[in-house]
Amino acid sequence: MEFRRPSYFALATLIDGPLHGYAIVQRAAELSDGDVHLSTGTLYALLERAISEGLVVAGEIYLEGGRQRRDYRLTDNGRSALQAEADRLSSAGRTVARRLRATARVAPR
Amino acid sequence: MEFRRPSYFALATLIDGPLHGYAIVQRAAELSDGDVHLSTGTLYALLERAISEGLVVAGEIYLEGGRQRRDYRLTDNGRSALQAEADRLSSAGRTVARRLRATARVAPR
DNA sequence: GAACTATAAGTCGATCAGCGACATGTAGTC
DNA sequence: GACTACATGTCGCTGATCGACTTATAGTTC
Repeated sequence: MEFRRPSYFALATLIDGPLHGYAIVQRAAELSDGDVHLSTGTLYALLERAISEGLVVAGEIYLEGGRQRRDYRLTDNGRSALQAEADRLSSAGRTVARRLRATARVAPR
Repeated sequence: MEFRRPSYFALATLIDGPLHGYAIVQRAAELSDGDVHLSTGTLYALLERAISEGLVVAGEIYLEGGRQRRDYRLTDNGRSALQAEADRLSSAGRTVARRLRATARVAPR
């Protein structure tokens, strides 16, 4: 399982519990420190994919304050996939940062 | 500047000094711990892009042991872009890993 | 010497995630 | 009545990646 940044943060918003689509968009922006601005086009396509891969399950549509909502929940598989991806990202970041540091003094340009 | 994994590792191979295309492919696999297998289609398209964005410069074609080669070198801008991306990756990995740890005991599924 | 593997360059068409624009509707504020 | 925020979703375009292909040399194995 491999994620692009928007999908990664979208799924990550579900770690603390189920959320509905609109909330995912807002929370993803927070989590990513303003880096990721999910378009709805991205969101719903991504959720479809995640559902078909068993990473996420969709709840029933319900009404909250006169508005339609549908919650999405992370599965155990989803959690593991996120864990694995978080490890890959950390490792990728660390590896390159280390190389950059190592060559900083030796070859400034 | 934002990178997908293959582009990120391809550029990262140039941190230690210029390399030619074939070497980039091999080194990227190493650096990414076998995660990234650059296809040549990806490689040369990515290099074109990086050159046009001033992240990389291409050297002249030369002969080495009867084989044509062309080296690619990372620019200062390329280095900074990599640095920034490495930071983003580390941060993205850290953020999610922390959330996963925090909820591990509280909500196991 | 024919076949095969490794080294080296590159092109091209298909796929697929993400993006922006659009459509639809409610609740609340100016 | 207009505008903003909340909430759902669809659709067509773009652009990075991928796999297959082409071309060519050097070295090894049968």
